[in-house]
Amino acid sequence: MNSRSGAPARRGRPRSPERRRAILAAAAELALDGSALPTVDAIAGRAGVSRTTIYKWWPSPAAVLLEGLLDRFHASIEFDDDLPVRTALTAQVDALVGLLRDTPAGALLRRLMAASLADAATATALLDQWLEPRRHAAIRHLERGIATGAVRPGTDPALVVDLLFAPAYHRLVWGHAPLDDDLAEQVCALVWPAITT
Amino acid sequence: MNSRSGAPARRGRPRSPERRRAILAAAAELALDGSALPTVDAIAGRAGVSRTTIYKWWPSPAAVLLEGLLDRFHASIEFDDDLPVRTALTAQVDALVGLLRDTPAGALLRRLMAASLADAATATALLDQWLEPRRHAAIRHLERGIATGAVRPGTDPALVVDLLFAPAYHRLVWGHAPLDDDLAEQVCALVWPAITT
Amino acid sequence: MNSRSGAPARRGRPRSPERRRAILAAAAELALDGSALPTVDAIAGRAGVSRTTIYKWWPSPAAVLLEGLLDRFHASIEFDDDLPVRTALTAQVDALVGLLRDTPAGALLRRLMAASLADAATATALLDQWLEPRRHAAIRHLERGIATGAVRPGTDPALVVDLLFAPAYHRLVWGHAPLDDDLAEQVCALVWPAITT
Amino acid sequence: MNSRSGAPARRGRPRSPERRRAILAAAAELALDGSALPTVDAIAGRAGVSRTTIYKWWPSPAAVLLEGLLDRFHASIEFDDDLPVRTALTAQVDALVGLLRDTPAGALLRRLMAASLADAATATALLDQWLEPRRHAAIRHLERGIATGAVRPGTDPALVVDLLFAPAYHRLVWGHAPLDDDLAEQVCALVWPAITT
DNA sequence: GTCTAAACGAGACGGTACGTCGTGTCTTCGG
DNA sequence: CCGAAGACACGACGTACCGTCTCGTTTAGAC
Repeated sequence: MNSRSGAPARRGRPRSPERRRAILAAAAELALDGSALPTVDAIAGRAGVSRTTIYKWWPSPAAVLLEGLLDRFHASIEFDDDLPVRTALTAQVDALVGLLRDTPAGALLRRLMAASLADAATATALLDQWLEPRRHAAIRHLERGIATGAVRPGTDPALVVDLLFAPAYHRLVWGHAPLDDDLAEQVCALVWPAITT
Repeated sequence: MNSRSGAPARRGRPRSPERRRAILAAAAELALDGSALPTVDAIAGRAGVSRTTIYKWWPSPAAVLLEGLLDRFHASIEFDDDLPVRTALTAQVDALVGLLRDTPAGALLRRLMAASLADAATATALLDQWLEPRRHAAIRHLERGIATGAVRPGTDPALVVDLLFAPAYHRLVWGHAPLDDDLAEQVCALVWPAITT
Repeated sequence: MNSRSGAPARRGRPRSPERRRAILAAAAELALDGSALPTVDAIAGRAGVSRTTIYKWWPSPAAVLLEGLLDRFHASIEFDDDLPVRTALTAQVDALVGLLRDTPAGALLRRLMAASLADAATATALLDQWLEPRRHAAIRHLERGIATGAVRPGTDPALVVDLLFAPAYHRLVWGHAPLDDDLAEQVCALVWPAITT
Repeated sequence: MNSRSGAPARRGRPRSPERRRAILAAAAELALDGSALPTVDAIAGRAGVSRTTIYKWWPSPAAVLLEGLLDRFHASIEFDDDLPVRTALTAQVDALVGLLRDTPAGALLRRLMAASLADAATATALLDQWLEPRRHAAIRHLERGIATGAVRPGTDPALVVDLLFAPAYHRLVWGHAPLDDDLAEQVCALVWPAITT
């Protein structure tokens, strides 16, 4: 009656933000000490919340985990358009490598990728909300490079971006080699000769 | 007088090879029309075999799937040492791309990678029996190139190999771009300038 | 305003009494046409209930059966203290014989005794909830008889009660002789001379 | 052609009596430390014999146990016909009480009665080979008593025998009271007045 | 001395039931 | 309307025995 805003006049008890945060935190903690996805039961128990509440707001533990991941690591995408293209791209790859190696994001992504490979909905969400924003930011840098002449015309930006980022994800997934400190720099060095004149 | 061979004088009823094959086939079929790993129950039902028989020989559906994968696609690794290094590597990458795109191996690997990300034993098996043989075959080619002078000294073969193969796996996993026909050729073209003088 | 009773303010969905009854009935029916204890699977199937529901409320099929038995045959214990001791005891034994011969209680008890002989928990439950109440009711009658002089002092009530009831159970278990109509009367007639003056 | 005995000219390897004994012993031992019937697997393992051998000669663990029981306790039935009837019967009941209380026979019988209550074949075997011989020996004593006038005419021997033996089995099965040393004597004392003039 | 049929050992196999865990839904009450 | 508590159906788990089977090996007696 009195809600003057454009919001659709919410009635009844409002959703508790504390519980939301508790659930996201609990899910992340459980995911980190257990190689599989946490169960809804476990998250509810750890967060001190009932199972029903989780089911009401998220379709699966993977969705909870993804929301938590994006909440904590939404940054690490945007970079200054004034930087030289190679510097900007190296910095992006390096930021990713650091994130995967030094923060919980790496482990969380592993769990989420596992869920993605078995569930289409999670796959779509993860692709749209995690990979694509980063891919397109990088592609935009390359297109800028082509426009300014710093990158050779005819270069396929999408392919180059895959070449730059894939090794980091590859090592995260397979674990056959470490995510070295200078991985970003070395990968860029291997690709650059081919895309500059 | 009897069993003269080196075989350790098998006692008891011998294992049925028909059933083994039926199980491998059933697992692969089920994996291909369902995005998640098949259950032991389902495999047993489809293969016309009892659950216990499966548990006796494999620790998990993932292990069944892996054995089936290796059985069917054990080739695709070895290449002629007389070929030029670039030709040989391009052929390897191309064989992988073709395998992932045109055969069930792609879908099977997706399921197995999902299992790997959640289960350490599967991860080890998959790494040791799938990725490492292919990685090392490629690394050997590069080392040959370094030895013959075709590849610049100081090149890190392991890193280069990751650069060559990672894009294919990356696209298989994320599905954000297709496994193009000329992917192998283009990837090699992007890396080659940096490792030749 | 609401729940004024001493009940501890029950929360959550209340237990379904229909299902409880369906389970008890299904277990009894299955026990009666099969010489062994029914399996949890079978009870669940017959009752149209899930296995987990049964496991939640009972530790074993024997416990289900016992609860059903007590539900249906809780009576048959109490008798009028004003009756002469011999009349009262004969009536008790006769009620037992009739129960074992003419109602499902006989068959159910056979199954439960089988379970008792193999499982201590069932044995305790069956002893406490079936035999002991009946034994002590009979013992009380005999003690009354001793007090009033109708039964000879020095008589061991526990032993006499065993003598009175054991033949019925003996024939139920071994099946070597029928539970005759006049078994109770004849047994009492055989014991009475020894405990009266 | 020359086998002169009635035996049907046995050919091939004869059955091993050592193994038979080892199986009987193993079954008895396992039955005594475990409240349920031993499994065929367990017996085979303990006896150092293959499962197949057991299945070849016995239909079930209960049959093994019964054969072992009869082997060890075949005596305890026959008594001197010259003894007074009451003395002879008291001795029989006392022998049973002692057997059930002081030897493994008690525990073995408990297991076998459990099996009997669930399996008709076992029930028949146990009744025919254990209970009936003992019952009839006792009945014969009573009939002798009736013939000689020591027992009152019109007495039902079968019922009296049940009265005498049932309490011992009753206490073995239910465990609600101990198998006292003087149980036999007291039971006979309670029955005797009614069957003598 | 062979020959041979049965006993025996080893182990694969199809079943059935077990008891547990996690899922997702539903029901009831309280804030 | 949010949330807690908990009942419930369902499906898969991995294990334990069951009883049957198919091999190969052993062995006492018949020839």
